[in-house]
Formats: sequence, C-alpha cells, structure tokens
Amino acid sequence: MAKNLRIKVARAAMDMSQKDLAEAVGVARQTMNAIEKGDYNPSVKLCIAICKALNKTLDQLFWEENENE
Amino acid sequence: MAKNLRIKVARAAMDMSQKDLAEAVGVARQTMNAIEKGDYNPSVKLCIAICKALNKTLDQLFWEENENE
DNA sequence: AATATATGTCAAGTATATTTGACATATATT
DNA sequence: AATATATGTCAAATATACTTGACATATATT
Repeated sequence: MAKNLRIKVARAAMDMSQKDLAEAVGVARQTMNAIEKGDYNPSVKLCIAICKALNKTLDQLFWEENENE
Repeated sequence: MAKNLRIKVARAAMDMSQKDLAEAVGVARQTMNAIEKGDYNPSVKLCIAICKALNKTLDQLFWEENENE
C-alpha cells in the first residue's frame, strides 16, 4: 500500500490532527497514523467514515488513478 | 452493512458469476457472496480490485448516499 | 527547564476479514 | 434421472485489521 498523502492534505484543510480525526471516526490514533503511512488496508466502512469526517468521497481519497509504478 | 445490489447489477452487466468475479479479484467465492449479501466489510484494496474488474469506481459501487434509515 | 501537542513506531493482545471444505437448493441441459 | 452451473450458508482455521500501552522526537509555549 502506498502512502496516502491525500488524507493528510484533507486533514490539514480541516485543521485536524491525526488524533482529532481518529476520534471523529472512532479508531485509535495509531490506526490513522498507519493508514496515512500506508502500512495497511482499512475497511471500506472506515474509509467512508474518514471521507465523511473530511468532507470528501471515496474516489477523492482512496481511488488510485496512477499505479504506473 | 447493507446488501450491495450495485455489485450484483454491475456483475450482471459484465456477465460474470460470483465465482468469476471472485477469481478475477483473487478471493474465495464465499467472500464475494458475503460482500454482496452485506455480511461484512471488505478492505479498500479488495473494493478497488472489484471496481476495476467491473469497470466502475469506488463511489459508484461503495459510496452510500442514503443512510436515512 | 518544564509542559503540551503532533507525529512516528514497536510489541502483544483482540476482533474480524478471508479461506477452505462441505452441503443445500434452484434452474437448465442431456 | 443425471449432470452442470449459480447461489446461499455453515463451521473451523488462518491472516490481518485494529487496540492498548508505551516510548521517542520535534516544535511551540510558559
């Protein structure tokens, strides 16, 4: 899994820390950290919660248009 | 989790059985069955694989616009 | 110097997604 | 009647998402 910079950016736009976002979506702070870092694969349910907290959609935060690497 | 009828429809449009789709995305047939049935929560990675196999995006297959229930 | 916030990371435990194998039903085909 | 495909479901095992607690660093504040 690749690093998810889009979450970090969207979070910055909402002025939320990883801890803030984690609490908003109901997971541990380490879980948000690992997701942004790309350590593992969140469930769709969690992705949807993150999207709603950040006012984005799944495609905007989690769709991969470029895996040309 | 609610029943995901959109996957079933998209699958029908591609003329694929649950088994066909499961093989295309690399999971067991029971896993696809459970996802369509809404029994549990797939990982984003799996969702993305399903989307690509069905020529759809995450928003089209997994975004929930209506949870007014 | 001390305190607080934000982030990164590790290790051990728990919850749950996913697998495998099996059995069941319905429909279509031979 | 027999065979094949598509789907639904169950139970036990395995992989991994996620939690909890802890420690570390960097930056800003008092």
